[in-house]
Amino acid sequence: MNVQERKKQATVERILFAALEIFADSGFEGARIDEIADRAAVNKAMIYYHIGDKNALYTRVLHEVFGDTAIRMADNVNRCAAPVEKMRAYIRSIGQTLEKHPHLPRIMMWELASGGLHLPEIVAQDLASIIGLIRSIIRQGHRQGIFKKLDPLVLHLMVLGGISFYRAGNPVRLRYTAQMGENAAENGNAPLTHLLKKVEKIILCALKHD
Amino acid sequence: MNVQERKKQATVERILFAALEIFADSGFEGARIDEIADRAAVNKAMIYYHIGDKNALYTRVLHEVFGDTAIRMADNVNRCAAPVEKMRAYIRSIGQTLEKHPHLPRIMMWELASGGLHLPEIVAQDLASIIGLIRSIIRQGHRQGIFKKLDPLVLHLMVLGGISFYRAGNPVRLRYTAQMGENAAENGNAPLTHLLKKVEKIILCALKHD
Amino acid sequence: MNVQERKKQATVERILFAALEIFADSGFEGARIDEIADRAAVNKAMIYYHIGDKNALYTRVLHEVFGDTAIRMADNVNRCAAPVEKMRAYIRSIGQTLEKHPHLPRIMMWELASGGLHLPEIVAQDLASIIGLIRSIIRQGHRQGIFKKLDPLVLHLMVLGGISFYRAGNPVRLRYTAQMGENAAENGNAPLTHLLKKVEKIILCALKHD
Amino acid sequence: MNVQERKKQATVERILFAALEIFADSGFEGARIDEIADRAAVNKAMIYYHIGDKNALYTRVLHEVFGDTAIRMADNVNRCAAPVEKMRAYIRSIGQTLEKHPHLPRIMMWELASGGLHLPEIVAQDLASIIGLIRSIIRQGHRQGIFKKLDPLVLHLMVLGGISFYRAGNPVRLRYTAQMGENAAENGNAPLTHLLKKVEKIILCALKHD
DNA sequence: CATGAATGAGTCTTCATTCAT
DNA sequence: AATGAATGAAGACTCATTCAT
Repeated sequence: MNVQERKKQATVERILFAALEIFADSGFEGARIDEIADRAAVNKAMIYYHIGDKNALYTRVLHEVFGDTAIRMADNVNRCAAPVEKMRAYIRSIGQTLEKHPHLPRIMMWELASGGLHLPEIVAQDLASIIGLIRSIIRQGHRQGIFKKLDPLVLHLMVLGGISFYRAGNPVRLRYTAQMGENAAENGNAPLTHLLKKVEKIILCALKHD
Repeated sequence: MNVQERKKQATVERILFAALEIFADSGFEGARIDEIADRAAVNKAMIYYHIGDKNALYTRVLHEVFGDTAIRMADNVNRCAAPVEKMRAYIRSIGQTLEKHPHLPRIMMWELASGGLHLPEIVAQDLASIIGLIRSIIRQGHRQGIFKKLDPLVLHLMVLGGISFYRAGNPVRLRYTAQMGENAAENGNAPLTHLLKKVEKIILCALKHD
Repeated sequence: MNVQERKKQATVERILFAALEIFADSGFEGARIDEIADRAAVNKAMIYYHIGDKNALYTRVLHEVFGDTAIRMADNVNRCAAPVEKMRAYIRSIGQTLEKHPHLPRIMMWELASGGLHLPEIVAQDLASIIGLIRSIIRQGHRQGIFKKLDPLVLHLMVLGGISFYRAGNPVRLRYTAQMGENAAENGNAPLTHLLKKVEKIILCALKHD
Repeated sequence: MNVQERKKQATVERILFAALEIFADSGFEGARIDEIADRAAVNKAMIYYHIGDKNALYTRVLHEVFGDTAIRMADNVNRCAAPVEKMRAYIRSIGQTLEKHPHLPRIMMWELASGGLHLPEIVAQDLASIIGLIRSIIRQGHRQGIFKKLDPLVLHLMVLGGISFYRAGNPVRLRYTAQMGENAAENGNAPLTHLLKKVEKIILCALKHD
């Protein structure tokens, strides 16, 4: 019995991972159920049996990624007390998330590009909770007289959008190294931590009172 | 003959505009040739006759949108002398571009999401020249002791990514107003200039020496 | 063992009854093995284990339903002496059968519609014996100078077909009450006995000499 | 232009005829779009292009048959004055219809068997108008003191059901000639007119006052 | 006996693309 | 240049049937 259970779980996990990759690569419309099944080494019908149709699969995949992210970010942020530390924790959490879910930026871009056409409500809640987090950080810092009062949504989207564009743009930059100037390629290959430090610096410079 | 020529040009323009709208809304895979033809009030076969297949159409649309952006930005920036002013001009140029090409952010996001699969070389050059622009602004400001030395690519992508995420995310935020908190909707409806001022403030705070 | 035997029999009966209902509702092609298993509260594989594939199940169901009909009709008819009484007994037997097997008319219609594709030979014999019965009634009545000489097959099929169409058509009439005229619905709800009396009257009027 | 028009019409007609045959043979669920396309010697997609999905095709086919029937029956009946003649015209109209649309009885049986699951409203109206016809005949005959007052719906369904069962049952009877007795086969092969005369006789005997 | 997972061959439907006129 | 018909290759989803436990 436990054997069956484990086998089932393995199957489901293989499906979800394959789906994640392919949704990230091709978006919802571009993804092919057949390809997902192939990559998961699973009969196509098993996807329908275990999970449901393409929409259900998409929902499940997104929630798996964004739900986990929202929880971990809240954890990391709340472990700190001072607003500056919280802000750092927030940005590093994004880094940690990208480390664990390297497909996340592109998934998010597909979704945003489509205007959230396929965005399931649970995932919208996940995203909302993340924005709530940064809003509370800024508010706290402001009350303590440490932070200027900047729009948290804009700040958040600059961080997230910047990082996403940076990472998602990597293949493009690599392909067009020549046109982009040496720096571009050099930066593109730099490890994630460098990028995050730069972003952190920019954000904290912008936030802190002189 | 001239009448025919003009008629043909009008047809092509209608096709391109319809395609732009639909590619922006639905992406490459999601777009339907039939729908484009319908919206352009043109027979489907005419698209193939005048322009070519779906890929050719998409590439053409991309080039049409990104083409004149680089030139206008360089113009606007070079009209100013001081680095701070140049930086402001740069950000406002982005705003101006979005005003003129409201479909640009989503087109860009589809493209980035797909890894720049359809990005034509000319467009890549356009984008590269924009980065060169901001790099030179920062360098100048740094030499004058006004700016810190921040990575121009990161800065650029935070601006562009932030604005794109903000605008592209509008429909999503509107749909999920409840979960996102009142502020989200309120901001979402704000005109572009408000957003740009916020971004400008953040960027200049980050750049300027204390 | 005896417990097991009884359990098995109960399982088979549940399967057969569920199958009967669903085949009657949906026909052979429309029926879903999954649904039958669900309704029988039985694992799908059990159907294959106990009975066989979809065809076997269908044939078995058909035989189950049509099997005892012929015997009972002969019994009822032979209990009467006079041809008119026999005829009445015959029509009432049909009513009795429908009372006991309310799914019979639709099963028969599916079968006839498909050209008797799945009709097992035993069932064909059952049906043939019924026709033999009515033939002998008419012959007897004719010899006694009571009945006209009408084609027994036609008469039989008018009775059976009429009743089947009437009953099978009930849901349709109910749905389209408006178009059918008030009478349709009113009649549609009438109990079986009313219908049988009407048929009986029509048939005897047609048969009896003036 | 007229060539194209004619070609299109031919295509549509081939599709509709093939569909009629296959729906009659196999019912809605059993019919295969592929087979219909094959038999119509038409690309599958043309069915969707010209007509629509399976439901639309079914609706179109049924309406083509039943609509035509309803109109012709009304015509034939109204051409007569006396109720008895009208009744005869009505029954012969059924014959005429079966001659022209030999697939009708089985189509109707599939539909009735399914409880009108796929019955489109237009077709329901067609059927209702036929029942209205016979109702008015009987009412007229009754007012003139010629007919007994019998339930028109029952009468109609006995006629239609009888004929349908008779014809639909033909293949079954042919297959099981031995069990059915010689008469069955003999009758089964008899031309339609014989059957209709028998039905007519039965119905008029039942209706007319002594 | 019983169960849930697995399979493969369909089945409907769509869509980019081409052809004939 | 323009149109409407035609095509073929997928695409998502289903379902009868079997397997492993």
